[in-house]
Amino acid sequence: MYERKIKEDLDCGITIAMKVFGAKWKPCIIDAIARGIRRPSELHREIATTSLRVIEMQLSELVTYGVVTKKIYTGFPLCVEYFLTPMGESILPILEQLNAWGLKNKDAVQQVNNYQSIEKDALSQYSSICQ
Amino acid sequence: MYERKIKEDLDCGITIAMKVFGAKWKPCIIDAIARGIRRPSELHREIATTSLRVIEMQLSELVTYGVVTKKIYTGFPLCVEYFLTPMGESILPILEQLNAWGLKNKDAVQQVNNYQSIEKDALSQYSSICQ
DNA sequence: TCGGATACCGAATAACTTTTCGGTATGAAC
DNA sequence: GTTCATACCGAAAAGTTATTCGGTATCCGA
Repeated sequence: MYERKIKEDLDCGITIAMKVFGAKWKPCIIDAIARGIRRPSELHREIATTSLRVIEMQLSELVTYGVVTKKIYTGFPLCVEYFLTPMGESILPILEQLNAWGLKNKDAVQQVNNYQSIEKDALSQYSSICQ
Repeated sequence: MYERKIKEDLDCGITIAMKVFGAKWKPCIIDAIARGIRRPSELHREIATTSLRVIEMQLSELVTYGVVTKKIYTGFPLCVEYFLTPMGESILPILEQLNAWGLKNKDAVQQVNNYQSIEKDALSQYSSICQ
């Protein structure tokens, strides 16, 4: 297993939250499971922009943190389902709030991204000089 | 300037939010500014676990996104102050919610971290097998 | 027996972020 | 003129995370 070189501050709530659901695809996966998409292959079809491997890795991390539970059906077809735990459910309103904030500020952020590729000095408007 | 190889989905609110304030020290910095700590050197004293360079870089990013404004005093001593914009203020309740979630689930997460360094199979309790 | 759908995993690589290091500049005070 | 505290920046190194690649295994049905 990979061993961190830089210590994390696991007393800071934000650090803990980011560790549990702050990775690139975890919010998508949590949201999809909440919408009833439960199997890895289904999740992969839903989130086609990343690989199945990535989804599986994130799922297994979410399981270890207790955000989702895994249900294995031994019959045919080979089938596994993931469900949100209460802890997982409690993340949903936070994701919704993050999403709402992002959409509200979407224009400003996209504009900055454009400025950056055109001319950096256009940003100087953001600072003021006082005597 | 660094140019991304992997495209970002700037239509997803969560991605946007994470881009703006999802970096390692940005929540600390935003929170500190909200508490009235405004100058880079003060912020560095407050957040002593990282370097001044890091704080300056994050601050300049926050300025470009419009989260904080920069006020330059040309007199002596050389002095600069950062303030939250309304957009910056609107991040505070989200940070508070993230922090609260993390603290509420702190024990569970810390326990997982301990399990991981002792025995990985202790985690198998999280999945169930069904017929 | 082989192919197809499912699920999973190790390891290497690529991409990205954070940190460190060494430098510039200002104005006051000694 | 040297030193000090402030603020800032470029570039390399170190660290972390995401992605790709190639493999295993199961069970069914053709």
